[in-house]
Amino acid sequence: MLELRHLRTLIALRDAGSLVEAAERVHLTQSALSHQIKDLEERLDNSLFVRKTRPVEFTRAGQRLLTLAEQVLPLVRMAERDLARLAGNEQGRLHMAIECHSCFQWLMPTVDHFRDHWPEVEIDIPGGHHFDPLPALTREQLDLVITADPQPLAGIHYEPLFRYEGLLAVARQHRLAGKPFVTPEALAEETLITYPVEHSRLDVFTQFLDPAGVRPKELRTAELTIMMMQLVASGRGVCALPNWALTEYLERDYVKAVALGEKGVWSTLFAAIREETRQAPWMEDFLRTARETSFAVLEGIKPA
Amino acid sequence: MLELRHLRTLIALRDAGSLVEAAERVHLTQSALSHQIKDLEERLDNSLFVRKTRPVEFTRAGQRLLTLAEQVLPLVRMAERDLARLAGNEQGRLHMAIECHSCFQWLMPTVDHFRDHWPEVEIDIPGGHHFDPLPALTREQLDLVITADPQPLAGIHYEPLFRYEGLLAVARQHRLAGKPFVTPEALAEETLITYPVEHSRLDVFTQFLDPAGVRPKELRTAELTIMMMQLVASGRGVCALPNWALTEYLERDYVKAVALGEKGVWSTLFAAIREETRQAPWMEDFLRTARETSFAVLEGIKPA
DNA sequence: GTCTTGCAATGAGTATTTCTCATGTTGTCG
DNA sequence: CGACAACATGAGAAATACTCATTGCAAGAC
Repeated sequence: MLELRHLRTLIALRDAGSLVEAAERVHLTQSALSHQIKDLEERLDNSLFVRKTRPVEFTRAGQRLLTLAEQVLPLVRMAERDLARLAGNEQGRLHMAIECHSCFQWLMPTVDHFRDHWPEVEIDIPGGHHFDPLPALTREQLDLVITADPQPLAGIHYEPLFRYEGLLAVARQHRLAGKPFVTPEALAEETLITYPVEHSRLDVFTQFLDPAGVRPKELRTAELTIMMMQLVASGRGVCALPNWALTEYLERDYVKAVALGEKGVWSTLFAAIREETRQAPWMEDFLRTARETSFAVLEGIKPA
Repeated sequence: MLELRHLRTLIALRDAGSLVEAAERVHLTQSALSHQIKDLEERLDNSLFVRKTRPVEFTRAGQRLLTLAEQVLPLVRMAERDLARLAGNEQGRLHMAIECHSCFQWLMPTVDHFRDHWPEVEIDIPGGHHFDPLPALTREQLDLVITADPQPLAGIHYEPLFRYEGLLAVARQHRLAGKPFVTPEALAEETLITYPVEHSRLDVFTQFLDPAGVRPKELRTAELTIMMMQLVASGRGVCALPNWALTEYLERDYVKAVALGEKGVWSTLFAAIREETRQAPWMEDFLRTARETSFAVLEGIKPA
């Protein structure tokens, strides 16, 4: 018998494009999904998708179920929210810290959406932490931390949000523009523009320059992405940013982007939360919304 | 996590009015439903219905879930039909026989509804069987038999449809009209009108007169309910019919109805089908539709 | 070609869930 | 008060859903 579980799986599969990643999203193994879908296919006497393609391609039957899922799951979520409200479970706090500076871009729509649905949950993004946010999570001073650097901590769960690539933004006429990638050494000749935060929190140092023992010729900081872009475009330096933070500037041909190293510098962004808050309906909702809006932002960019 | 199973249970519970009967409808035990709902209530931190009332009364949370179920389940059923069609599973045959003569009244709307949704299934109600229909079911000459008298037969499944009461219809000015019930002996003075079928297929004989060793003064037959009603109304005799076959005449005050004996004569109507056809999507759909339309016909009558 | 890599399938075993059975409790009606 | 009907509950059985470990398979690299 068809169950909501199956619909959730199919949606995850469509969004993810592969069983492996879909499994991650629904917190199961690839094997579990393989079995689950196989069972379903046998019961329905219909294959649901073609596995050989990337991303997977759905058959007519698969598409029909996806349509159903799109109709049904939002209704179910609405009902669950209403029930949580009825149960008086809506009180909650959501104080968050963001290690990745440019995350505000997709975080804001998420927070807006969230505020509409969970008016009773108190949302706060306290500015300018100078302390390490992860311990503050354990101490219950914070409830959610967006980080690319998960450290194993008792009682803390890291929920992967999405993968992204760090890119080097350079002026259009820059000598590196058009190259397939840059070497760390090439950056020794450049002025590097960063957010005004510790270097240990910047991938370009931890994953790219430091391992090669290279320092840029010069360093300067800027508070906002748009300011960085102006400096870069006018040839006053280069800067490393996540791919999704750059798209709008690349589309307008304002700057050019080059990969960092042959394989690129990839990171996964995580939401760190306390185990206890993981089950809370509003937290689940927040994480799902975060993932969804981040995909919307990433649209057109190969996510991983 | 909420699943369709829960929604199906709640709908069954609302339609049935009690856990015991709801359990029957979803083919589970009362215990299973009790556990299932209890788990759900705990997870949602909400009670869903008040058990002490008859029929059960739903709380706000329960009502919210019922609303969800009403939105979602029809969509799911439509999708399942589409999938069955895609799988090419739609071929099927549905030849039926009806032991209970007056069942045509609710069977016809069911068949109409069904024909719309399963155009590929061949429906037939062959007339005038003189043979015993249940063996014909085993022999695959028939696919469904409506009967009030289930006999244990290998490979045959009896699906309960609903309970009904056999009533005695008498003229308005008849000496028995207005009595709370009649005794078998009282019928010894009457002309009894029946359908022209064997007495062994008439509840009024098998359950009422035969056990008391009583025979009516006179017997006559009529093919159609409306003809019986005319004879009864003009005082030419009395006749025993299911409560739901009488309602329209009772409402128009055409005849009066009296219970047969102190406790009344109650029967359950079953759909007899072969085990193998039980899982077929069109069969499941047919049975559900049959139950639903029979409830519509019974509306306003206490079903059991 | 073959090596490597990444995804999916499979089989066996385990864990969890979801039932049933047997029994206890509660409320209702005569 | 006793009988009955409906629901609850605990324990164990059955079904199911999952994980782990491994294999198969295809595409790209060398």
